[in-house]
Parts: sequence; structure tokens; C-alpha cells
Amino acid sequence: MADPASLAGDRIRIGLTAVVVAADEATPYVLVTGGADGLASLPFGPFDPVGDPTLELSLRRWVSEQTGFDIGYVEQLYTFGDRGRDAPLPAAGQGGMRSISVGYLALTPERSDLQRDDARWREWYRHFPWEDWRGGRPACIGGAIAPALWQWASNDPAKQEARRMRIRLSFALDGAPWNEERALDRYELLYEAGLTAEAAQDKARQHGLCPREAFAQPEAFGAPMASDHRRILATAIARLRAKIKYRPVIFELTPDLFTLSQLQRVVESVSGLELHKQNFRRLLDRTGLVEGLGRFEARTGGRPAELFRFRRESLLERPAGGVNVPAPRG
Amino acid sequence: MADPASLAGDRIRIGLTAVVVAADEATPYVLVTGGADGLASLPFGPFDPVGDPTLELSLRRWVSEQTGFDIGYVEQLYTFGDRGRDAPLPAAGQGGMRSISVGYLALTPERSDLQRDDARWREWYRHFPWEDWRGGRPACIGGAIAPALWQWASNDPAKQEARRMRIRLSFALDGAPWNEERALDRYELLYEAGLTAEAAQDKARQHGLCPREAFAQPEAFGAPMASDHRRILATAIARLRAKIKYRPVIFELTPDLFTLSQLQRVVESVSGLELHKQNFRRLLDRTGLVEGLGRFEARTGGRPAELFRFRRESLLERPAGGVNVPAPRG
DNA sequence: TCAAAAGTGTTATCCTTACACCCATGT
DNA sequence: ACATGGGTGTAAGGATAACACTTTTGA
Repeated sequence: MADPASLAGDRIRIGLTAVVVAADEATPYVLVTGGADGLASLPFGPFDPVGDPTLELSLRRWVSEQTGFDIGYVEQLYTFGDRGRDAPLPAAGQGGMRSISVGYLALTPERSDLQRDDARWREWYRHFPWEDWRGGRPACIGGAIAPALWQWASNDPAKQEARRMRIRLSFALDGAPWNEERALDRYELLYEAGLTAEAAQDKARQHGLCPREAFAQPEAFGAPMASDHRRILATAIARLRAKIKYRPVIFELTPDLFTLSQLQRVVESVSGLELHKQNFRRLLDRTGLVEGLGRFEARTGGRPAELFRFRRESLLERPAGGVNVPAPRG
Repeated sequence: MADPASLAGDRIRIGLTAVVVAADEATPYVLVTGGADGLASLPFGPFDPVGDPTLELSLRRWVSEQTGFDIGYVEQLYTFGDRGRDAPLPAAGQGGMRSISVGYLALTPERSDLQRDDARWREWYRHFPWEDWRGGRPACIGGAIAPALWQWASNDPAKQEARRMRIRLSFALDGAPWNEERALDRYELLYEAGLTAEAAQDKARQHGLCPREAFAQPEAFGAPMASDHRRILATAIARLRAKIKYRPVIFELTPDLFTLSQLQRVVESVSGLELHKQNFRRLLDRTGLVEGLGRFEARTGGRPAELFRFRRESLLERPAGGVNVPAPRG
């Protein structure tokens, strides 16, 4: 039997996959490549074990090289290594090489100009239409998702009850509350039920079949991405939505100066929820995270709004929470 | 210039490192190897890219092989890849091979019998004496840690103010509240300040020096562990302390039947805090996570306590929170 | 009868949520 | 004047944290 240690050294490669997020008042964006003609991909690159002292520095270096701007805030998300969901290798004679990818979340304050032609900012709800509840419950849940999931649940009588409960809790059916943080649970449920194009793709690849084109309607089940990139994006959405509640990371997405309404709408676009204006403001100023400047912005159609800035000093003053997102009903 | 992709495939190996936690009413334990004679290590093993379909299954397999029991709850913690903090390789002629380790947290309901002689359960506060606040603020903070950290802060006038604020917030000095979840921040602060034996070890290794033995007093700065294993353990402590508040993972550490006092003391041992008895109980029964059995346990020295069990069904009923740990003052 | 641990009732306080309302500007 | 968006006061409800207290056993 071969020594697994030496074996492990030879047939693995580590990729770094970046979810680079920007947001404006209308929607959050994710940086993708190759979305015009074929499937969109997250930017990814190899980890250079010789040149880079840490994984994070490696990521910063090649994102900078590839896109021409330096990302600021970065955090590690998760390390993905499932066989059959990893990237199919660009046929380079590498038989059974295994690809492990370390996913990172990066936040940038604005949609910087991109240096490469095939890189573009993509609205993330195009890949997750069921995640945007700002206009109330999205129609695709009741229209296409729920019926398809109920069908899947009833396919296996033994697991039926557990599956139904997962569906209810994930997608807020039968009076269960919506939890915007469970974006990954929802994507994994859809994948497991075979309702994403990626699931069909992976199954076809495992059985050596030719994958069908355009499996599920993108209007309801979201535009697919290459390999497991939509899973990584779902992980990033879940993490970011949770984190803005207890760390002031939202200010990594805002410009230096903003009005409180602009800030609120950025939070709303990320969390996919509508917030109560006054409560948002009161909670915010109890934190001491922002500071009014006494300057006002000329607005179209309304009273001018005061400009605020994020008090970076506050990071050092207290445990430093985030902006609260109350739980909505039904 | 060599293609970094092929380069990456050759000089990396992936290890899986497990933080296997058990707990009783007195203290939490972590499974270590080789702690008797030399430095304690967390169990770690290589990821087998050929045999194992997922990282997690790989971990389960070799923990089972090495210790003889099957771990239940597992979650991924973080992927560590810093040069200079990774494991020094067992001299096997592998020149510049880079070691990346994926840390996992595993929870087991009791300290199962171990199959190997050099594996043992170690009380985790031996490695983190400053993390146990059950008897009030630990003496080592005021006695040894705070003075050494203040000294370090004043070594660099430019960073002095920021360092002092980090120290205050991490170790609850000058009236700042203690936050039991920031175990990793505290360890990283001590490491950065050069106050852990591991920091001295890493520095010596980078400069090709012979590391000094027994750098810092273990009574105050905690018993060191091999390579970056204490950092991984700190990550696990932080994650577990945060997670018991919003997911019912504490029941992965308890026996099937328990009294409410036993449960409370397990929570206390993990979080390192004393809890208010009645509030603990009220919060618990609002969740519906546990169910009294009407049976009572014969106790020594007191009224017999009712036995409870965890209602696993409740996982399917609702979003399923955890057990709350109120923030202590000062 | 006393110590020790189990278990309960009640209250003050704070935080969240929501409603209703006023203010300043452009057209 | 009035539409539009900015900005504020206050009250209802619920959750938290703390108090004091009773109950049941073993020594």
C-alpha cells in the first residue's frame, strides 16, 4: 500500500476562488469572468506555495494582477473539496488530479473599473432570484420552486417528512419565518433536489454522459455558474448577511460619504429585506459607528440629506457590532 | 517563468487537523497525542485525494482508524497555510514542500476509550488558562498577561495606541466587557506579542536558530502545543462558544440523559462563564429543545433532579437556536 | 435539624417594533 | 400648493437579568 502522505503530495492542487462583492443602492454585484458567451465563473487562480507566504496574500496578489485593483477587506469562507463538484480540469493530461479550492470573500467599496475585457460585475440576484425579498415574497418561490421541491420530497416516502420540514424552514413555507442568512441551505437543498443546472451537469459528468444544455429555467432557479461556483457564492451571501449584523463590514461596501438612506438601501440590497427606516437609524446611532458631517447632499425631489461617514476609530473603542436586521414575519 | 498551476500541484500537501472535543461538568477536553513526554499535538493526517470523495469523509475515516471511535458532529473550521507557522516536516528529503492544513471541529458526547497509547484527553484550559472565568477573572490576566502586553504595546510608539485598545478589548481591561467568543483574538494577540512559546519557536526556526526550551511560564501563558495547533484549538474554542448560542450543538457533548444542572455546567465549562440558574432554565424551556422524562436521578447531597433529554425532533420543527449565554459585566 | 442542591414566582429594565407625525426642498 | 424624501417622538410589547423564595433529599 502506498504511503498516503507522499501520495497526497502529488495529486492535489490548491486553487483560490474569490467572491468579490460590490453593492449599490439597487443591488449587490459579484465579479465574474466569461459571463457573456458561456457560463459565468468566479475569478480563481492557483495558490503559489513558493512565492506567497500566506493564502490570503496569494489571493490579493493575483486579484490585483488580474483585475487591476486592490481588494481591501478579505476573509476566508470555506474550503471545498468534494469530488464531482470540483472544477473539471482543462484537459492537460492530468489524469486523476484532485482540485481543492479555498473560497474567499472580498468586499470593495465601489464597482471599480475592470482591466480585463471578460471580467464584469454581475447582479447577484440573477443567480439567486429567490433571495430578494425586498418587494415581498418573490413569485418564483410559490410559482416554481415550492411545487418542484414538494414533488422531490414525495419521491422518497422514507425521507418525505424530513425533506418537507427542510423545505418549509428553508423557504419560509406554511408560516415559517424567512431567514435571509440561510442562503447556502437553500442552494444546497435545490442542488440536492436536482433543481439546479449544476446538479444535472455534475450527475452527467459522473456518469460520463453529455450534459444537457440549459436545464432549469433561469428565471425561477437562477442562472447557473461554472463548476461549484454558485455554491461558493451562496456561502458568501450567507456569511455576509450574517456578518453585517455583528461586525461593521457593511462600510467596506459603501463610499466614504453616504446618507443614511443610501446606507440603509445598501444593507437592504445585501440582506434582501426591507428595513424600517427609523429603527434602522436609531439602532445605528446607538452603535456610534457613524458620524454626521453637517454637510448636505443636493437630492432630486426631496429634502437634502445629511452626509455621514463611518467612524473607523470606533473599531478600537468597543466590541464593535454591526447593523441590525430585524427578522421579518412570514 | 514556470506555469504556477503545475507548480502548485507538486509542492503542496494537504493535512487534516482535528479538534476533537468532549466535555464534562468540570471542564472541556481536547484529544491530543504525544502530550506526556514532549509537546502535545492535535491528531492530524493526510487527505487522501484518491480514496476519499470529500474532505470530511477523509477526516472521519482516519480519526476512526487512529482512535477506534466514530466521531459524530463535524464541522470545518478554517484552512491554515501560513509559511513559518505550519508543521516542520518530518525530515523526509522533501525540500520546500508546503503544508496546508484544514482544521475541523468534532464533538463527542463523552470521553470514549482511546485505542492508542499516546492519545489522551487534555483539559483545554491547560492551554488557555486565561479563558476560564468561572471563578471570576483569572489571576493570570492581571498577574502576568496584562503587564507583559502593556510592555509590548509601549515598545512601538507608533502602534502603541492601537495595541492598547486591542489589549483592552481582548482581555477586558479598564472596564471593557469580557467576550468569551474572542478566544482566537486573544491567542493571536499573545502570539503577535511574542508571549507564547510557539512564537519564540517559529521565530527561531525562521532564523535557523535552535529554539529555546520552555519559553514562557505555562501557568500564565498556557501549555504550548506543536506547530500551530494551539491556534487551531483557539479557533475551535471561539467557534464552539459562538455556536452554542445559535445552534443546539451543546447536546453533541452531553450524554443522552442529563439533569438541567448538568447541562448548565457543561455550557459553563465550554463558555468559561458562570450562568444564572433560573434564567438558563427559562431560556431553555422557551426553546423547546429539551423534554423532562419524569424520572429522577439519585444525587449525593441534595434533592433528586429530573432527567431530561434533547428532543432531536425539535431540529425539524423550527429554526432551532441554541442556549443563550448572557454577557457578563466587567 | 441543617446543609446542599433542585426548582419556582415576580419584578425592573432594556430593547425592539411599530405607529404617527413634522421638516425641507424642487416643481 | 403639493409631492418627495429626510428626519423625529413616543408608546406597546417582549425579552433579559436579577431578586428572593420554596422544596426535597442526605447526613
